[in-house]
Amino acid sequence: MLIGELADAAGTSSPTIRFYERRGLLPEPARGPNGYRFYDEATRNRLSFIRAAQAAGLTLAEIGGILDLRDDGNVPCAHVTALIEGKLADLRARMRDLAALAAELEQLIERSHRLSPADCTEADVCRILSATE
Amino acid sequence: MLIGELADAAGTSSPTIRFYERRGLLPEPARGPNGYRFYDEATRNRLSFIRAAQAAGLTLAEIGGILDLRDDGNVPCAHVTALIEGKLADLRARMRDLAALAAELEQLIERSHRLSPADCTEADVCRILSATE
DNA sequence: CTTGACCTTGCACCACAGTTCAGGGTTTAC
DNA sequence: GTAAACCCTGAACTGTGGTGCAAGGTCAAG
Repeated sequence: MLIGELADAAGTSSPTIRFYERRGLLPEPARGPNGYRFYDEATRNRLSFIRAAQAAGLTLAEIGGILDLRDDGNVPCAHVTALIEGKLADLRARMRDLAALAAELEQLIERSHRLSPADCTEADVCRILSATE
Repeated sequence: MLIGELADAAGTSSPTIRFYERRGLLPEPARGPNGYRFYDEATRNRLSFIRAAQAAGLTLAEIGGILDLRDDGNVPCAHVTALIEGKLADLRARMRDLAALAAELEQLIERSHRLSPADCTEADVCRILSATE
């Protein structure tokens, strides 16, 4: 199929497919006599793998690593599992950070109710944010 | 004080201060006869406000909005409170998204324990990520 | 024969918050 | 007098995942 058909089939766009090709995520496809790229089903599978992996939070670089393993004839299961476990750890850390920030923001909102605009002095930009309690 | 001294005092760097100036977050400072920037305490306060606001998750554009209000002689309290409330809502939404993704990743990890590498077929890149259950 | 829809290439651009570099001038200490 | 440490400007680069544009080639329908 042509690049546009592949894009429609995979729910992406032609420029994105060319971008993946430049990135090394997709192999150089066969070409017709007019220079048009021509794809088979294997590439469609590869594309849907990429989308699934992105949905799991993997970066294109990490996805490329998995694909390279696969292309070298290895079974990437262990690598994939390790990556996902790493992502999960990152995620939990980020959730902790966000929770801490949310708690801070709640404090700031609470403070904003206690402070009256009259407390704003010339010296400060905004007491809500910069007051040292 | 000179830009490097201000940077040290505020816990940032000289290029960052110049960058803020170009961005309009800091006013153009006085200059010595050699062209060196010269700062007073007010700029130090402004810088520490910027850092506090960044710690609250505000972008430089939002911080610039607050500073502009202040520079026009307004009291930005209400604006700041609205901004913070918006950030808190964003934060909660992001935390929900992350929690959903974490749940998905846990499922993937669980699946990776059920799947054996032998299940990897040629057709797929990796059954852990792309299996349609 | 022309119009429209597709394809090709390469390059520039988006947000975000800076950092780094190149190519100079100045000031301070020894 | 010279070396280190500071300052100046403007421009390019960082990472992430693409998107958009210009300028052209190709193919099918009417």
